[in-house]
Amino acid sequence: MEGQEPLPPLSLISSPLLLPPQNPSFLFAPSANFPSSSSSSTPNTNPNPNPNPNPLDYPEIDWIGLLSAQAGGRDQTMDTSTKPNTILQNSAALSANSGEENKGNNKRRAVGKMRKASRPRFAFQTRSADDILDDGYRWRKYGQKAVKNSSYPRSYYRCTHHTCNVKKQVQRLSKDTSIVVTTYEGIHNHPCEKLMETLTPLLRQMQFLSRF
DNA sequence: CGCTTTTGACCAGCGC
DNA sequence: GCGCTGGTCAAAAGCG
Repeated sequence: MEGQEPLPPLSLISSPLLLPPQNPSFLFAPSANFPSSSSSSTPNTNPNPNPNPNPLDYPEIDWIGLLSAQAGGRDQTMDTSTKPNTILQNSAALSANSGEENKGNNKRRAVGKMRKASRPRFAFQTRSADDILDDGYRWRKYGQKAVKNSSYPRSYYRCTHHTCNVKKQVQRLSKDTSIVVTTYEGIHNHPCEKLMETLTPLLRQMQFLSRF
């Protein structure tokens, strides 16, 4: 049936709320390019041919799922490559504007099993030559799938922390291969190792100085 | 040797 | 019920 329920529109949320809680490394995100694991050796010199990409141009991405405003619109999409802290489009608008190409694709997924997960999801568009973005956490790849309407596969990762069940999906857009969409699902229940490594000596120093 | 990646198989949800 | 699709599993291979 075509009757995809229009989801309540996302309200504009101030940028701090867009940052996943307990994920301080995301503080790095709203700049030109997300720090990449190997970007130091391969600097990203990509121009910006499409400064404001339209999600409708990328039917292979599960925008509906990402943007579903279930439980007060906790799922957000952020374009870290161009307009940090900017919500690209809400799902209601997507369902109204869906073209022939992605109609059949999204309608199934809109009510599919992916929706049953009520965990918060955050999607980031990143203009990067590298698929894997160094967000400070350790991830183990557990799957890769070819995605319809996309010439690039989607990779599935899980946080390696034994008590943490956070997942992320990484996919490169077929229409703009310089853009990588990273979708985080869930919230880390442990501190970011890399961040703690960086902050611990700093905190010690601050504690020491605060005694005077 | 332990951890990660790869990749085919399997499963569940959906439309027809 | 069947086929399509996305998500996950798990064995094997790869790597440091």
